[in-house]
Amino acid sequence: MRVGHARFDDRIFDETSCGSANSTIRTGPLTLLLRAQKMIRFASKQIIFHEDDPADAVFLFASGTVGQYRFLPNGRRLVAGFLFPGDFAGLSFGERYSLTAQSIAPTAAYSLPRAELNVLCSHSTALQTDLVCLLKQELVSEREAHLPMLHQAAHARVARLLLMLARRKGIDGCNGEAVQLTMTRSDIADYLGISVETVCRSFTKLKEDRLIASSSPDRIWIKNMARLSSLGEGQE
Amino acid sequence: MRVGHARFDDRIFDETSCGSANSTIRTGPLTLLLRAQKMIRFASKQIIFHEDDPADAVFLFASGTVGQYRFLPNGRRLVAGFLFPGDFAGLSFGERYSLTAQSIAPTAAYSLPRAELNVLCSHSTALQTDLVCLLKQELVSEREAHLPMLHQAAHARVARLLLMLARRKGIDGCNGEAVQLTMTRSDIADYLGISVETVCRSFTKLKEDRLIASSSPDRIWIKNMARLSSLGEGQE
DNA sequence: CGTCTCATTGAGAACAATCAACCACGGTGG
DNA sequence: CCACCGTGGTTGATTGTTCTCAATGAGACG
Repeated sequence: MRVGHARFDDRIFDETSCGSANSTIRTGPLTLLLRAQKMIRFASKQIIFHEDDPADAVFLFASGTVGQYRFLPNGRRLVAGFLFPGDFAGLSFGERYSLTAQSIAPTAAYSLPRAELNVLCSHSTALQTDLVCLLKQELVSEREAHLPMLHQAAHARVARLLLMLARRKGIDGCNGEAVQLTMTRSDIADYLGISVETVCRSFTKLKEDRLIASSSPDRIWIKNMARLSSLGEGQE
Repeated sequence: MRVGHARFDDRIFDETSCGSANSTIRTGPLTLLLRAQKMIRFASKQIIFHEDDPADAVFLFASGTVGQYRFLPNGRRLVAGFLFPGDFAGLSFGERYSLTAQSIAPTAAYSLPRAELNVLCSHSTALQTDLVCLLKQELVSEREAHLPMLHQAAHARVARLLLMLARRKGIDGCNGEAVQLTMTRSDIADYLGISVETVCRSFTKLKEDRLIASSSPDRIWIKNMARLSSLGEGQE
């Protein structure tokens, strides 16, 4: 895969402590707890946990990219979302994982057994409060990500994904930084709910319209943030 | 509107204590706490809380139907979901509501100031655990509701909504009970992310194919649960 | 009895899926 | 070394689906 750079930095991008803003370092009790655990490394395309397996661990990712997905009875794959450094996985599941998590690029993660987390939570109000915050955040970002897409055309969905990725990396489109797409067109299609071909055509269209530029399929420069935003946010 | 029947019963339909199953009475601490609060009644089409207002109360609905929505910049309305007796609202918001809640039918709700809830939570592990459970549930059901729809055709989305409503009412399609649609075609369209016309055509198609029957637009009988399920779940 | 809102249907245009071909690249094995 | 294969990306042609615009019907309500 288009990997090899395994960027491992210590900065952790996530929402602020419990509020809203982005690309800030999270330092809640749960983050600190997880970062004290031992780290596991995954090569690309490895399964981190599998749907229907007992949900016996939670994860905090330190580097790499992870996709969470499941399958429709007809065989179509639904990608629920992508996880980046600073994101948690496993917090919201019940007895069993309801999604499969797979590394898309080489990934490092802190992991904590769920049983331990439960014990710690029952003794620490701070930890439990932090957990509530994280769940709320996850719920909000889930809503922000999926709801609007249900009402948007293909081009707009692609624009929205690019904006999300850019925001995560703190890219505003003014400086020369590129958005690195660690996932394949197929991953993107299964996330956006459109076909691979339509994803391609959308990228081509965005390039033609000079909203973005790219040297290779996985490096995208945002050339016109204003128009890309208004497309992605649903202005048009 | 198609109102006037204001069915007010005391039964509360919701997921089990913290697990998964449906149409069971919830008796968690939070539910009990809310049910001890004073009840507010809303006529149809009243705003219960408004997007961007300070989120200073949580609600447990006892009767009626509520729609939660917000608007895209282009003016399209996104209906995030419908709330029924036994459902909570307001648990997942931060400082401000991120959705507007409006009664679709005459509605009764127990309400508790958020500040009070916070105090109570900080003194009761049971309450906080229950809150975590509810948030997890909300997250799971949000995912179950919206993710697959992103990948489904219009007919399947309508089928999915009918299945969801039937499940909420404990209707399995064998006995003669009808699904009562308290929301308008427009509400449904804005929830499913399709146009009103397509919603109509889907209902017509489902009737032609004898998956459902109806005497009036708001009363639907499920005639072939097997086929409706396989359509809604994404078998085809 | 007009006027609303909501629901339904039709016709045409716009959109996205599918099927099919092709290119670029990175192995791998002869 | 190079032919071969597999994967991922892109583009074209065709088909099917959905949207939009427009008209009409059915009730509710003043």
